[in-house]
Amino acid sequence: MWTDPTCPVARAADVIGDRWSLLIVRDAMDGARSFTDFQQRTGIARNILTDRLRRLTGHGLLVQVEAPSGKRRQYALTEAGRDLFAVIVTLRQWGERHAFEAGEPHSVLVDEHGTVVPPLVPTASDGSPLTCETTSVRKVAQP
Amino acid sequence: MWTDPTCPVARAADVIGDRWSLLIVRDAMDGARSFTDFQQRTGIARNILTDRLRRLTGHGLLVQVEAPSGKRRQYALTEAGRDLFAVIVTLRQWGERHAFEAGEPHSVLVDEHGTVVPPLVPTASDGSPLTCETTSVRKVAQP
DNA sequence: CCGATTGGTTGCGATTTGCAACTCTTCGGA
DNA sequence: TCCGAAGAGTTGCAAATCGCAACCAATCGG
Repeated sequence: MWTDPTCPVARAADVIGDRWSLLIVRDAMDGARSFTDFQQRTGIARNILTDRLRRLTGHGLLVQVEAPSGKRRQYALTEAGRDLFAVIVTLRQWGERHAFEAGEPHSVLVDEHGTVVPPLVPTASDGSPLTCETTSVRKVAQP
Repeated sequence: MWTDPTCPVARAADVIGDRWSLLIVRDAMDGARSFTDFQQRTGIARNILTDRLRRLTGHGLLVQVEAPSGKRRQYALTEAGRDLFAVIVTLRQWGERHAFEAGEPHSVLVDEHGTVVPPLVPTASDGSPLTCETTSVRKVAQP
């Protein structure tokens, strides 16, 4: 399927590398639970939303749960889905820096005290910052 | 264009939220420079690659540079493109954790000493780990 | 000067997406 | 209990996108 089937980036892109999946996960993290929640927040076409919710469920990022009482079943993030938090955060921070004109308003991510979340930067074990120049991909042995 | 035009995640997804753009950036970080470099590493169709390279260039993630001597012009990451490093890293780490079967081999990211890059986790200003439950999106005022 | 390589472009068929209309179930109230 | 309104999809197209293969114009190497 992939040119390099051992690359985790390619695998991840296969799961969430389309126009909508990442935004669905974003909205789930932001509290969306029902079909119409997702539809209204993203503006996605309904048949595509059906497909994406099934796909994300199939990949183990979402589960359908019976609501506690009287309510309809809803979608919830799994552990794997919640683990995408770091991806959403870095993507958001990149967007804040590079996808808006100067002075153009945008939303920001804050912690429970209302403090803005600081930029997430890759570091080595000793805490020194890493860039794409100071890192490399170590390939596994191919039998 | 977007349901919420102030969301940086949506803006970022507009730029790199398709099947190929992120993989092109990944390969650029891994040393790809020429059209055929990208084509061979990703396996993308050539007309789509043309389109994606132009789009990424238009969004300011890539530039075409004159090669130092005698060689043809090549593509290079801009500052904004290199700044996607954190996104690629978190996506890679998520893929390592959730997109492979147990025992299935995959490549890993190492620093210049060959040490594996530790997981990148969102933290508050005081260094405490953050999750999607302990953060929220602060919207800007809409006129 | 010739053939191979690079960096595309063009045409066309196959997928995928979006929109609108329709269905089926469930919920809330009179 | 019955009615109307949502909620959660499904179905049927029309339009946009993608992938493949063929073609083309510059280099480049010998």
